[in-house]
Amino acid sequence: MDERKLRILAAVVDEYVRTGEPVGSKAISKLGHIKVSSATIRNDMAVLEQLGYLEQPHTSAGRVPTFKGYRLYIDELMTAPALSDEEKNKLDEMLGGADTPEELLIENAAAALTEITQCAAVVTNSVPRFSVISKVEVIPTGKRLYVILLITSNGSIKNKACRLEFDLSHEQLDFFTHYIDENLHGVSVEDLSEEMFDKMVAAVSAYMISLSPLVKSIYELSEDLRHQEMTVKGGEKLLSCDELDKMEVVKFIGQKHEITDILEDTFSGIQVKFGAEGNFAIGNSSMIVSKYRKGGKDAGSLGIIGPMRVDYKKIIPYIEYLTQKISYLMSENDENIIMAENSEPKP
Amino acid sequence: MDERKLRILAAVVDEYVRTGEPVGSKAISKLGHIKVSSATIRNDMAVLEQLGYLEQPHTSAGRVPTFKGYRLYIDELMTAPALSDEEKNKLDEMLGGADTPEELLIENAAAALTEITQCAAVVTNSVPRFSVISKVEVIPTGKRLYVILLITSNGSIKNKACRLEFDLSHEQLDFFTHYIDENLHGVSVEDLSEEMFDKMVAAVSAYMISLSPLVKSIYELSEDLRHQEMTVKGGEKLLSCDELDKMEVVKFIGQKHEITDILEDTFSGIQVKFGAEGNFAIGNSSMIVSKYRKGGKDAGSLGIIGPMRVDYKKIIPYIEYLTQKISYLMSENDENIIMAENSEPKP
DNA sequence: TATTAGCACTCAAAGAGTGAGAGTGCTAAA
DNA sequence: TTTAGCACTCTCACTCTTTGAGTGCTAATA
Repeated sequence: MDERKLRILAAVVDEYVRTGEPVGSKAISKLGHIKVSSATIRNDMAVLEQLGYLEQPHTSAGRVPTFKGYRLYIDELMTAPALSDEEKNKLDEMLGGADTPEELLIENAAAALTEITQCAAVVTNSVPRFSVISKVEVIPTGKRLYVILLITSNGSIKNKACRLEFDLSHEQLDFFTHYIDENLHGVSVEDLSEEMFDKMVAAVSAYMISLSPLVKSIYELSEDLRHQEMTVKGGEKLLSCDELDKMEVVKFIGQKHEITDILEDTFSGIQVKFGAEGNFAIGNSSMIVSKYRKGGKDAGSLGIIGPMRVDYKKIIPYIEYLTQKISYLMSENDENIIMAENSEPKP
Repeated sequence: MDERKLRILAAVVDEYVRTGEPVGSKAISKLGHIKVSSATIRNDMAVLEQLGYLEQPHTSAGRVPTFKGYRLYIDELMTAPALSDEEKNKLDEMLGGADTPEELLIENAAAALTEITQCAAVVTNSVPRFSVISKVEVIPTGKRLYVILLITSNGSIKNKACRLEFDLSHEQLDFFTHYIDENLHGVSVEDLSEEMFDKMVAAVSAYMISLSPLVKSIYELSEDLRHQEMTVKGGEKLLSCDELDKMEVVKFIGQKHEITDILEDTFSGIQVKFGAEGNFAIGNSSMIVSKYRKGGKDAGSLGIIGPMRVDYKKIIPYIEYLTQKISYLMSENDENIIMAENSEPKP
């Protein structure tokens, strides 16, 4: 596999990404930066096709990269230009500063990606999993009606209403809050288990049977935090891509997505997976994701889904920058929160 | 306009809804329940076309109802069968019981409608507007970090994090919570105004300047409640309707929708509006909505958007039943909450 | 007078044939 | 090893034709 062939492959990908039309040998030679005749290019392209990097929609059409071709291009051939300061500033602005709650940070990043790339953004909600419970409050709000508030160290707040059989006295509520705090404060969300809650239900019921629905509600809230899911934002952008099957797209964005292996992968750089490889159910698409980290640990993933014919050169630097920036911001936030935990303002 | 013509119109609508193809005179006569020859039907259909109830896609095709035709059909000709007990039970189950929070009730109704009708559901979020503020809490959760919790009488809970310049002492927090409670408890969400908050900011700042961001956050939360919007759920269902323009649909479901005149209309039964009449921007579509009430007052709307060729006979009873049930459930909830407000469990 | 049968007419959709154009693969020469 | 040349293939856009459904009109009928 000589260097010229690689350059031809790169040129085919670039041209195809630019125009969306199958590219022929003549088109490549006209580009000027490969100084051999179209016939030579033709021969090389035939070889590239045999090797599985290119394919022809039909005999007399130009060539289109296969996903193997894209893969080689992305891993070896492409040189992505660095973002300009202007672009970085724009991203910083869209993302929000260090005091942005983490969930919002991710949401903003997704919004930025959909706007810039005109593709769908994918994000995982796995951050809360790596946080600890910093507060559980039970607030009476009506007859036999209580709101449970669960706050974690990463700043996410969940609430849920809970109706009891009887009203609680001040003392009962105090007992309960105290008990819960003792058992849950500082516990990592990841470590929460059903058994743990079962024990708590038992303990609490011994004191007063009608408290157990509260524990159950807290459990349900905590499940929200533990629940891992990949969410797709701006999926409608994919509908204007005519290389994607509309039905597949609609089905895909309507589904709930369990975190796939892709996003669980230990490798931490940019990852590109193709629908064609069987990773997910949109035939002609590719998913470009990268992980962000928090306090030295993987915390979640972020990226886009678009057509396979997507401007990798342009998009990858954006995703890289965003995940780096998010990692940085989250680790900063983290410090604040750790400090805060050592000095609770209210005893 | 004799009775036979009306029956023919009804038959055309029914057939067109069933098959999706323009319906010809022969097809009608074959149905059997209009006992004249196709030639007679042909003549009548020509009259119906002149009157604007039917139209021909092209000369040698059958006829299709115009929106004027649909209107007449819906208002005068259609006889919608009542729901079976089985169907009612299914809806009840999907909706949830009397202790379901109102927002969830609406969400469930929307989900039920999309599932049953395979159309997009539309709902308004206007319920919270008609509720009063029942509780505002400020909860310290970290260094200079506070969570504000806003609870309304209809059971909706909003929270927001707020970072201050300094930490608050116990007394300061008490002062603030007390002050806010005095000023906001029992105030109708509709009556909240920016001026009100401006005054509160002024008063609070006099005590301690750094409290004002808290007031501001509460204001932002209250805006969430007051903000009226029509939301579309399951919009992707419309993409599989080939009579709708995909671009229009995508645009429509991507937009934020201010509450339209349709939903503000004083009339309280089922309402059907057509995109073709200029009410909203999906050409060949119709919106079927009905209002639900709470404690005797209109509280919001609920319905579907689908192709004009939609099974009105089937869908309208569903929407009617849901809005009635929701009105009933909300009024029941309301009683509980009013009772609860007169006897706060925690002093 | 209202209804019906019959027939010519219209039009869209589907199919068949055609030419242009783009691109290829192969061969032979440089 | 590269290139020029050429025959070949296949799609796309276009046109022409056929088919069939459905109409409108007219004249006969109840």
